[in-house]
Amino acid sequence: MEDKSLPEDPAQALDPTLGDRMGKIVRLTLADTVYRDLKELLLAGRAAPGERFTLRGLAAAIGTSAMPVREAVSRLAAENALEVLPNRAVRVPLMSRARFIELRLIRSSLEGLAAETAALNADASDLAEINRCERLFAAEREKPRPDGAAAMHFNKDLHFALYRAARMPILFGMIESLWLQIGPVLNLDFQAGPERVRGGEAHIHHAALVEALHRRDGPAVRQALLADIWHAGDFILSRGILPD
Amino acid sequence: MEDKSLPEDPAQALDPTLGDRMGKIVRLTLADTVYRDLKELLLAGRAAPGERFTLRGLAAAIGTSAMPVREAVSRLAAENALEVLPNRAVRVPLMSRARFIELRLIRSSLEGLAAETAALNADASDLAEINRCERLFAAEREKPRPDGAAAMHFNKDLHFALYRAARMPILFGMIESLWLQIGPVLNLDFQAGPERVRGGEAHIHHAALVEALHRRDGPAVRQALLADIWHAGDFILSRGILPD
DNA sequence: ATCTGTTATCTGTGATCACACATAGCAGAC
DNA sequence: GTCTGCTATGTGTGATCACAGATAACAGAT
Repeated sequence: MEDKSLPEDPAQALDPTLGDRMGKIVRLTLADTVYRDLKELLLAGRAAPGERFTLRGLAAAIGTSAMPVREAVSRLAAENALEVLPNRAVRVPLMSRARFIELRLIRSSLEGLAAETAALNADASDLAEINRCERLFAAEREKPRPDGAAAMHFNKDLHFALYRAARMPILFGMIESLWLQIGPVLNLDFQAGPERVRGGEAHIHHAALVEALHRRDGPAVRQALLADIWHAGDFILSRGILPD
Repeated sequence: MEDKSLPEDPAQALDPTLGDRMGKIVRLTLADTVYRDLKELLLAGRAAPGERFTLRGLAAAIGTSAMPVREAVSRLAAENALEVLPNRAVRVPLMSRARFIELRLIRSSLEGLAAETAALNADASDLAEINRCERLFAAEREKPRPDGAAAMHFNKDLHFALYRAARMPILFGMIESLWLQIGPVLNLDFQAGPERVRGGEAHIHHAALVEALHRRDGPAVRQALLADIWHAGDFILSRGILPD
């Protein structure tokens, strides 16, 4: 029987220090750029659910041909971040109550796992970054006129710093994909105005999370995160703006 | 303030029964076909980790131009089912031990959720289908010369019938994406020969799972599934064929 | 014989074009 | 005024081409 071992990565350079000494050239394609831009658009909640896109329109907006846009859009569609209708039209997916509730359940499972793992694997710099985001969010809330968009941004940074600390790259990508899907409705959330930030209890869960993280108490970190996810979801559901 | 409600789906046909009486025309593009074919290739484990593909090669094999292949490949790359190297070459991702272990953790979380939910939502036809798959797998194992590939197929059908019963479409898609990633190594698993099917304890976990499912005992279903996933993972890890 | 620099071929990327389908706008009939 | 059918425009899909970078084969030097 022939060798069953899996193929190895290609051989490295002769001088191993050489690669470290000069920054690698990252050639990124136009499709990558468009992909990243659209991703940012969705994550920041600057695209409303149901909004339609045309390939030529996007291409013109970015200043390229339709080709890179096609590739970027099909990638996003594969992640459920965009939707291609049977008519072949492409739009930001609608968010029904059922879909939102399912996403919240999946997020609890995956982000809970990431949070608990982060409690084990976070190093000093991870903790510092998480602390920084937590303080920024809390500070924004304390302001006389809190900026909803800014708070939402700090909230996202806090969550992703936590998930990054778990050092599970595949899991991180999957969570990012989930946030891509809820991005368009988070938009509606902070449009609710400053009282959302002021009145919410997110800062309480954040504080509990950070505290448990420093104690390296995985289950407690997970618990605090789940409370955060669940409460934010309840707020959106209670607003009654999701169809179905 | 303007209307905050989300856009609705387009209006339906005037005669609501008409749509039901004539099977809808599904126009599927070449890109969809290529996507489905490549997916099947990976899921069935007929592609080895590290194997390289060229767009033109795939296009010639299927009898189309490179264009639909490009779209299919970029979709699969977005799901981590394929990998584009910095050289822009596309290959089946390598499976390191770390990656395998991370995937097993994520699978436990997601498939555990699906299993527990299925216990609540499964209807009679779901149960029947799951029973059928379980019997087929057990029967294959009892044979004097069990067919590893066939057993693996029944195993997959059993798992997916269970996950489908949870009625969580997004979760189902994510699990499918995970299986797409482990498909290439499952191949190596059943290549281990009939003793893998015979000696394994998969049938025990399957039986426990089905039994718990009929009792609608969600936690028990999850527990049986986790045992199945964990044990199969241990077997592959113990073979020592995964690099890193 | 081994290594290095060159050249030829191949591969992915992106632009452009042709085609089929979908949609919207408009005119005519009732 | 409302409905039906046609027409014009727009859109996604897929093929083809040009180009830059990568890979591999090869020749010359040491």
